[in-house]
Amino acid sequence: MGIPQPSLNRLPQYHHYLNQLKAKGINTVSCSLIGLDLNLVPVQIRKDLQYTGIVGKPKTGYAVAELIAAIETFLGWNNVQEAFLVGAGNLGTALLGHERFSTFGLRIVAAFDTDPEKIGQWIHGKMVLPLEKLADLAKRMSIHLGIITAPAECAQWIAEKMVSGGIQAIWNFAPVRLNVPPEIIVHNEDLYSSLASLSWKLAQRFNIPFQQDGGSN
Amino acid sequence: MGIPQPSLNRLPQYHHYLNQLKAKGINTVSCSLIGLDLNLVPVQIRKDLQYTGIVGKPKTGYAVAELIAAIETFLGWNNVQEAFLVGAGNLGTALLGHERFSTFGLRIVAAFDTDPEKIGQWIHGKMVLPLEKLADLAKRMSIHLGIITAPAECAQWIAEKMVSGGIQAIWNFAPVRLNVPPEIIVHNEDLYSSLASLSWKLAQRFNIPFQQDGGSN
DNA sequence: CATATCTCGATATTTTTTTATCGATATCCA
DNA sequence: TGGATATCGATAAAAAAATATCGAGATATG
Ligand SMILES: NC(=O)c1ccc[n+]([C@@H]2O[C@H](COP(=O)([O-])OP(=O)(O)OC[C@H]3O[C@@H](n4cnc5c(N)ncnc54)[C@H](O)[C@@H]3O)[C@@H](O)[C@H]2O)c1
Ligand SMILES: NC(=O)c1ccc[n+]([C@@H]2O[C@H](COP(=O)([O-])OP(=O)(O)OC[C@H]3O[C@@H](n4cnc5c(N)ncnc54)[C@H](O)[C@@H]3O)[C@@H](O)[C@H]2O)c1
Repeated sequence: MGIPQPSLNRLPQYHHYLNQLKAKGINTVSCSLIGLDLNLVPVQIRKDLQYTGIVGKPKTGYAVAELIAAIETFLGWNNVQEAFLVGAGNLGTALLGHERFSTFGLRIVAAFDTDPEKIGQWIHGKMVLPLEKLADLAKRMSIHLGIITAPAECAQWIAEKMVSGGIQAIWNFAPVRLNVPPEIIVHNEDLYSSLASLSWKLAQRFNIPFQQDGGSN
Repeated sequence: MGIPQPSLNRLPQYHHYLNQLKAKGINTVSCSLIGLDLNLVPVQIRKDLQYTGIVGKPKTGYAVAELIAAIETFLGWNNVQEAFLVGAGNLGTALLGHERFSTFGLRIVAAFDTDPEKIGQWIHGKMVLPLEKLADLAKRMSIHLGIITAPAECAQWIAEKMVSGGIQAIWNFAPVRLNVPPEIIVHNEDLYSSLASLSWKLAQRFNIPFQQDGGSN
């Protein structure tokens, strides 16, 4: 990995922030300013941005437009990835309807499900197809990205179908660790993990654990 | 912070895995086994689990049921947190409909929106209320957790309303960093960050970058 | 035109997190 | 019963990430 995972995760934040600046007509920015607004230390931002290959000017900072372009290029958001989504339920529907993904190089082209009631429906302009067709279609359409928003129980099985269809990367919203060949990129989006942090911190606060844990943060 | 953030994030994974074991009738487990299934090294798991205060037995491992209970207690999933959700759109609807959150100590009790068409509707058994009522109701009902699934532009404004209503923790799905008093816990669920990692790795694979930058990994 | 100041980029240090090592102990099996 | 073995818990080492420091170059100001 050429870039630390945390840096990679911060890049979209910068991207969003920079777009706000651009919208305001600001066209040059320094790490100190970003840090002030985003609550990060300037050195960290500088390091993160260096991975994109952009260079700044002392005293001035970076050109906003160039920086945005550099991040987009670095993240591969310029060449759109087409994706299949499996599990046209609550969450799947939300993702299907999210236009803004296209800004980030993602276009969901079709949904798949096993529920006969769902199959054949159109959701947010995308057709729901029977799961059996996935592998074949993925191959024919050269789809490389799969999104899993089906129940945890079926996730492994779906992943295998995806792999057999030549899919290379899986964005998995089901709370299971998928067992796939090592060359397949899997990214688990575990909402329960986030929730866990949150509820722990909140519980911590209300329990008033003997000693207010330094109260540092 | 008494526990590393990454450990905190892994606990729900263990929880989910342990429940699967329990369902299979397995009632004792070792870190080696967990590690095998979850693709983690046993030492790390042992360390993570130690934060929950549970103790295992040499040679045997841990009692599954006890471990599950320990994690739940540690994460505060026993005393249910009631929450308000703001932004009854695509994503908000998905979250409102997700029954399983209750297993993790989260109960969304009401939704709020500014859209007159949404207000008054029932979504997955929860009423959509006008945003103006949020602060007042939060105070009266002692709600401590707020979920933001509204557009990024309004997120800051919504956060302020939440804070004024006495809400202590915010689960923010909008891609902006919220500016709130330091004592407020904010957890940003940035789906674009995840997507960024994924698309970077995928782009990396297809670009076959003319191996500057070491290209080591 | 000189000087003060700001910010970059590189390098060094500190902190955090992951991984390795090792003795102690519970269980299994001969 | 006694030895082999697996696994825990604690401590140590290594790796990764965050933060600090500093010289150099750009810009503004007097
Ligand atoms: N909705 C949320 O807020 C939320 C939050 C966190 C995690 N998740 C996870 O996301 C996943 C989906 O959640 P949801 O709320 O959308 O569930 P859902 O029940 O609304 O949707 C699941 C969909 O998957 C389909 N499905 C079932 N078995 C299938 C199979 N074998 N192959 C293909 N499709 C199949 C169902 O027909 C349904 O359309 C779950 O794993 C859930 O744990 C959801
Ligand atoms: N849907 C997704 O898959 C997805 C993915 C990533 C991020 N997000 C983020 O989640 C948020 C919501 O996404 P969505 O797809 O549900 O959008 P959406 O447009 O479907 O829903 C937004 C909802 O917020 C309401 N709203 C607008 N202004 C409001 C205000 N001032 N106060 C209260 N409510 C207000 C709207 O009436 C609407 O019901 C956005 O910030 C989006 O960037 C969504």
